Amino acid sequence: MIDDVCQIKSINEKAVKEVKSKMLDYDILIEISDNFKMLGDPTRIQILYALARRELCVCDLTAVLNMSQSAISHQLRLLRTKNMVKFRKEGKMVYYKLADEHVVKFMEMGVAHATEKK
Amino acid sequence: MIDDVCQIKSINEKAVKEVKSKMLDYDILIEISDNFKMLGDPTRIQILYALARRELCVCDLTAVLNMSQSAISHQLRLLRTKNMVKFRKEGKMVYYKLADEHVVKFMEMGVAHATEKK
DNA sequence: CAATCATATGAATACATGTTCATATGTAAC
DNA sequence: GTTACATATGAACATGTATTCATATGATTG
Repeated sequence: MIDDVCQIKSINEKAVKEVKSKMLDYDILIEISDNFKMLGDPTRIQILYALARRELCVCDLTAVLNMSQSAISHQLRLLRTKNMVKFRKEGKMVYYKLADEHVVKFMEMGVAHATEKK
Repeated sequence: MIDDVCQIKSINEKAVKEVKSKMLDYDILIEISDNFKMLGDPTRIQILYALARRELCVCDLTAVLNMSQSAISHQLRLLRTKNMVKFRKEGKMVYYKLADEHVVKFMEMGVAHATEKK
């Protein structure tokens, strides 16, 4: 049964049924879009891109991005909650690096696609 | 020269200089994050996921997603401006499909990563 | 233990974004 | 040409989000 959304009468019911039956589960859907959303901000891309080169502490990142410590820390927190970065403490300092190869792959793909398009 | 951002004194200048010199150009940076941002919404993911299966018209999409025609059309417009979908008109109807293999690849990767994580 | 430094975080603010509502455009049917 | 239908779009609204500011936490140094 197709819900009555607006007054459209010419729906291809067969195609819709087929496609609809294979749509993503809600949890997976949210997981996917949340992951992409995390990559959908220039500041976070820069952080991840920098960390893809080497492990860096928060203060290094502020210097690389030329942004406030607070802004960087807030973004790092988001990246942490989405398991995109790992960190270790060393005295006062906290060193961050990419969580795993997936993040690297996503970054590479994004960069490749964006640069190639030129 | 590293800009004086907050009062941090223990910056690893060498590392910062090295990483900073290899950061992304502004245009590329924005291109990358804009592309990911386009994928960072559940509605758009669903639209792209549906179109990955087969070409569909707007009315079919409203039925598949069970959302208003207006909401779908607005999202399709965004996807069009970012060259993620193509369309063709046939009478009153407008049929959409994915623009190219890149979009498919991104989707596959997102799905794979999200499902595997379980 | 007082001062300093590196980092984290809550609150406030400004801006971006997704959906709805109303309406416009364009095509087909009568 | 009038009516109905498929799609597009501007404006309004509500919600999200990125940064700043102020401040807290936690570790080191003198």
